[in-house]
Amino acid sequence: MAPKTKITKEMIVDSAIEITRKEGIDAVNARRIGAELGCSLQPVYYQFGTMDALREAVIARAKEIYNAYINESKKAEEKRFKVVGEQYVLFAIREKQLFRLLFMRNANHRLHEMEIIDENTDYILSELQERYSLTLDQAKKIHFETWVATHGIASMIATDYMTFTPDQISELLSDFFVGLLMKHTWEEK
Amino acid sequence: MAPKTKITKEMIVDSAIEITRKEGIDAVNARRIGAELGCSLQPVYYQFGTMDALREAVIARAKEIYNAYINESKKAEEKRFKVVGEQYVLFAIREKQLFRLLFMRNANHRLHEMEIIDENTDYILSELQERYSLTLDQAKKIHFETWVATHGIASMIATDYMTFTPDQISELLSDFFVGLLMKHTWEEK
DNA sequence: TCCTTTATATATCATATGATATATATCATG
DNA sequence: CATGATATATATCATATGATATATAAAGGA
Repeated sequence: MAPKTKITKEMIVDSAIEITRKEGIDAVNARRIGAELGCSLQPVYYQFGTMDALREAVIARAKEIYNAYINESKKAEEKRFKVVGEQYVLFAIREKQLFRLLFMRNANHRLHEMEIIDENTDYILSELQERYSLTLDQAKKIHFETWVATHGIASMIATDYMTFTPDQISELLSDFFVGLLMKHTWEEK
Repeated sequence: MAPKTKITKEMIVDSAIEITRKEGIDAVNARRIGAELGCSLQPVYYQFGTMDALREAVIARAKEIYNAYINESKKAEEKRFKVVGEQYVLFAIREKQLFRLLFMRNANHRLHEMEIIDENTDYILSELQERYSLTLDQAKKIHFETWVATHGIASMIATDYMTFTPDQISELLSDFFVGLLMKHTWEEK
């Protein structure tokens, strides 16, 4: 029989995620992981075959971490939409490099991560419709546009392009949402 | 005397900008530029000393290209604010990689590029104040928040995270602005 | 025409990193 | 406890790229 595995895939991904958190995914390489785990570069190639495979695993792990943020919103019985936005921005604040990895690189793995938001979308859209007496189209438009603006905040934060206090963020999200709500409910009257 | 220069700094930066446009600034290296210009790597090191110096020059050139977009807005006698937003997004559409270079990397050279917007800011703020009867604080807030949302559109486009038709962009910008205008003029009444 | 200067080419070095080949040590099972 | 399987270490290769040293050739002035 074979010696038992000392360095698991999980340990390698853990290490790669830590490196990514500190310096971005481009700083991840087999020798560096070896250095962090106190082993050679072999376990990485043994477990993943190629660095690209490891990077995919890092992206998958980053998505899990992201999903944990978004799933927090499901605990909210009301104003879930607001909570999703707050969690999206919180992820950008706390996990700048992971945010950049998932949402500021080329689009490949893009629409998939939004699955979670999409799971939530039905709930959110009906909550918006009910709470503010909106048509589905109105709710969809407000939802989408608020999300674009929220992405603006989050991506500014993730690149240190701008910093915001929690109060500023809260105010921004609120201003975007309320503004768009007013804009899109105005024309009927 | 010396032979006359065949490969100027300008030619090198031109070439580096073209490479950046196609593949991003990380794809720029001395040998590659040599290949594009039909020379060796020497002229690059001779003219710039280090690759970092060349990259700085590329960033400076990218800023010039960006400024040309923003300066277009100065031709507008009215609704200059809208035109700035449109030009910002247009820059992201036409110059994805340059947009990412200037606005989606770590913050170092950030606030500087905004100089041009800042030059414009006084004009824009007073136009907003006059046209919509706003206080300076209202105008500033609407200006800032619209800009954050506009950055959201632009950065989504620059990463192919999402695509928009010109009409959609125009509608988004308008919705953001009008919404924020309504939001921030509501409370007085 | 020769000489000096210098722009460019060629060759080379150093380092980083993906990847593989080979050696070695470990471990359960017969 | 000997054996086969394999997880890891070590060594090595290939390539990319920043950088430098040396050679070469062009250009104009003496």
